[in-house]
Amino acid sequence: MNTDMNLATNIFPVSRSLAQERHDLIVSEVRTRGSVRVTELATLLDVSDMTIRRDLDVLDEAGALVKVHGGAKVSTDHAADQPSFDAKSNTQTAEKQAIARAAAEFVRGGATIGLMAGTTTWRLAGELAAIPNLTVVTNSMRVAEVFNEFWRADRNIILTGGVRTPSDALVGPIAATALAALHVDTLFIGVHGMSERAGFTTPNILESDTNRAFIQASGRKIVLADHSKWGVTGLSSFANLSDADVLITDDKLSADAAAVLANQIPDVRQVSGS
Amino acid sequence: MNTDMNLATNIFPVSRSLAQERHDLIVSEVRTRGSVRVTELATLLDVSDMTIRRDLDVLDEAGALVKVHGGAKVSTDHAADQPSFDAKSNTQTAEKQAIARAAAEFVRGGATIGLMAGTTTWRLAGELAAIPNLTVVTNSMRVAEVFNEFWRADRNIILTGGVRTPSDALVGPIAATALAALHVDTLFIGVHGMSERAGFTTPNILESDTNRAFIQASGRKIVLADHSKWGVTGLSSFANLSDADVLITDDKLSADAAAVLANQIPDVRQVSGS
DNA sequence: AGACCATGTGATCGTTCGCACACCGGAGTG
DNA sequence: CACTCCGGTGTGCGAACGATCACATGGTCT
Repeated sequence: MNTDMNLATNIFPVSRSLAQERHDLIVSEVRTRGSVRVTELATLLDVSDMTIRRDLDVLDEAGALVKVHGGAKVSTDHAADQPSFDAKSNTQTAEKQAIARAAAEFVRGGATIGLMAGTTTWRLAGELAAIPNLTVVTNSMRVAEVFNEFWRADRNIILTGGVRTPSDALVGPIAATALAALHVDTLFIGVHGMSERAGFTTPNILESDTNRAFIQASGRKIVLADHSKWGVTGLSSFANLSDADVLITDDKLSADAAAVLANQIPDVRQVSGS
Repeated sequence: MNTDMNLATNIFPVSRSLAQERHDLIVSEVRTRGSVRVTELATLLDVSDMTIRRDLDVLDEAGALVKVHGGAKVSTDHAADQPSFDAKSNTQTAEKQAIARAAAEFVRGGATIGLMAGTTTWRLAGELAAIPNLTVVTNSMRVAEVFNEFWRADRNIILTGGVRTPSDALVGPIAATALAALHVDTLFIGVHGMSERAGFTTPNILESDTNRAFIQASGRKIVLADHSKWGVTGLSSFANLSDADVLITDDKLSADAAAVLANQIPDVRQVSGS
């Protein structure tokens, strides 16, 4: 047992990541979260903090971010733009971020994915910055903006159109018509509430229609919902729990709730938000 | 992954140039995964790393990927060179503002209007803040954002959807379909260039299609174009001069040009930009 | 056969990374 | 007040890894 440790660590040739990859990841991390600490990045990327510092030096030099004591933050010319850090997107931040990161694992380069409107899916958009060759369909202007921010030729961003709700979803007949003509491999669903009886819900009835159309247009359906969504019922249901193929939530979800969900959804994952 | 390679090598004793196949596989690998390391490819393709390096040299040279230390990553080709929105929005500011203000005079409360993408129409959006009871159809995210910023219950903002061009127009079949189902009283048209021969033009051919659909969906057509647009011809024409009902421009337009325009457009107005 | 091309080999040189160590300033603590 | 601990930072060096070159090899083309 104890001798296996050396073996195990040596068998896999450490699969060190390319420096460039690290850089991309660091930048996207900084862009989505506003700031990062050196030690976080070191454990996240599994390299020494010295390496992270050197990376930050380079990226700072290149203007991609600004080094500060303890880590790095977004470079100022980039910082002023987003008015989007309002009340809603600040709740359960760590959990949502962790969920978004776990969700990003499901996306491979070259895929066609759908991102429903929502704060968690918005964070997911940031996590997808480094993935090449994506086609993304979304009904959220904010999500679209994330991708527009760093434009890439290998990226195809499609906005459904429609009327914008206060929570930033484009809805209505235009959205529905657009979605009817499209098909995505994987759809990431943000919800307002979920419960055993009502399934997945949203407070906005128009949004509900659009969500249904989106689900209709998709293959694999992945729901992103932190624990605070459990037991919440919005005005309008748009899917049953069993419609989801995967649910990603955090580890603060009660065991009861997890059991109910696992009973209806083939793949339920709980990630740690800390 | 694909094991055809091994098969091929066994059946055909290297009769064909395998290099091409390796290249294809390397590129697709990079495209789907974002990055690869030389050693991975070497074992995957069962050739020496030297060969892989040479392959990467070629592919880098060809622009299919970018070599980095340890491997290669996708090239984020920034080749598309249309004037981006930010670059454009700073030119002829005073004139555009004056034109926008004059255009706002055409909008009465309760109207249904269309705003094409463009910097002048974007400014017009700002001028329309005070007008009650509007329904606005636009294919520009930035225009939509202006209205979203101060949300009003008596306002209906409809976004066409589509794929976003660098100059912030949503285009493509989704936009066209959405527009086909709509009708606006008054359409405000921003142009990239106008000339006697080519009429109204844009550098982006997709945008051109969408613009035509927009025009099709509208009653009165008002073109906003400062004097610098005269004589400029973009790649693609989307309307004749005579299709416009009103043209609003500034007083720096030459008398000749004004005469030509007045000959084809019933109502040509020149406003002062200072 | 001889030129030719793609590929592998080994030597050499450049890069990257982790570790050990030193520095620097702030918060306790005696 | 001096003293020490502590987290963050930077430097130097060695080891491992990657890049590159020159050359050898073993096939194909004419």
